[in-house]
Amino acid sequence: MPPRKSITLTEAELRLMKMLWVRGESAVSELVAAMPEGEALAYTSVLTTVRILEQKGYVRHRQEGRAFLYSPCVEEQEASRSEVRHMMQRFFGNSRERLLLSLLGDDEIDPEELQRLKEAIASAADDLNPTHGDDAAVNGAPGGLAARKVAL
Amino acid sequence: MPPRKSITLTEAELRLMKMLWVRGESAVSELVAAMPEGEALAYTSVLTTVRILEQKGYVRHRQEGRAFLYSPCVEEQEASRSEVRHMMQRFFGNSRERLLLSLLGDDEIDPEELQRLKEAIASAADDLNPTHGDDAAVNGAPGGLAARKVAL
DNA sequence: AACATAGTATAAATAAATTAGTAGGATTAA
DNA sequence: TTAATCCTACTAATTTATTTATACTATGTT
Repeated sequence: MPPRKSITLTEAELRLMKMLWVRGESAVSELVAAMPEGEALAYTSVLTTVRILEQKGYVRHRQEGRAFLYSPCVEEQEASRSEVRHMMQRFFGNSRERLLLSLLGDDEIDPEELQRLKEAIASAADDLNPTHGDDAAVNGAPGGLAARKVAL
Repeated sequence: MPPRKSITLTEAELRLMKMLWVRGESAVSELVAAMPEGEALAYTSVLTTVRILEQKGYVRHRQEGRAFLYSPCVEEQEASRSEVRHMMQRFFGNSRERLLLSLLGDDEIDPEELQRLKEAIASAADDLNPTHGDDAAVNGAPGGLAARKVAL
């Protein structure tokens, strides 16, 4: 059985999403023009990828004159969280705690940063209001994203 | 330019690595036999993947009689951390703090778990001894893994 | 109206990822 | 010694991911 279609963002897809998150609604030609120096892409390359993103539910488009304007319909924060959940499943038995401890236990972390993280956690934990939905709390796979799209 | 060879663990690769982390040194036939019910694989399929893993530096082999015995040469913890670093680069501008806040800010988290996480962080932060190497602190890409291989 | 221009749609080419079939070599069994 | 068995090596088929060329369509210009 060959590889399944990726549910998360691939490299080319993420590159485009980052541009859309920064620029907001954009025509394909604008995305092409906004490509960073040295990694220019053909118009049709961008078009193909942005259409895949639309199939995946990450962007939508509306017509303005004869051009399509694409805009993200999944926020960067939500896409990032989907990605975190995905890797939490793959590598940490779906345990936030294990992921978190791995993050803090990294050898390459220096003491000052660790201190900053502790402070950030302390203040963040207070701000977070525990209003959470009761549906589909465990998955985090494609369903997690789809369910969220409705909520947006 | 077509997709670049993946530096992180693909699905089939991770599946095998998990078995090797649990079982330790194993012959290909043993891995085939140990495959979970319903996702059996042909001998050659496992062989191909484990050879890719060897190319990537995740496993090594020695000869025992006429069979090759494969054993992991990257620990699960280290592979997981490489993966975390990779996604930290892709989605969080290489900032541990941003990843951590995203993790704690997830809507689907419930108050009790948040409390558990805070406690885990508090105790973990004390235990972590700040003895960190001074080399290659920023990368986390393929180099991060390669550099670690030497240290193991 | 003829022509250039700008945009989308379709098709295709390349490489990676996954799975497996077949061939060949060595060891064991009859 | 011949046959069966077990293992690796090579080859291949399929799908996804990435990129682009070509064709087609509509708008605007001369």
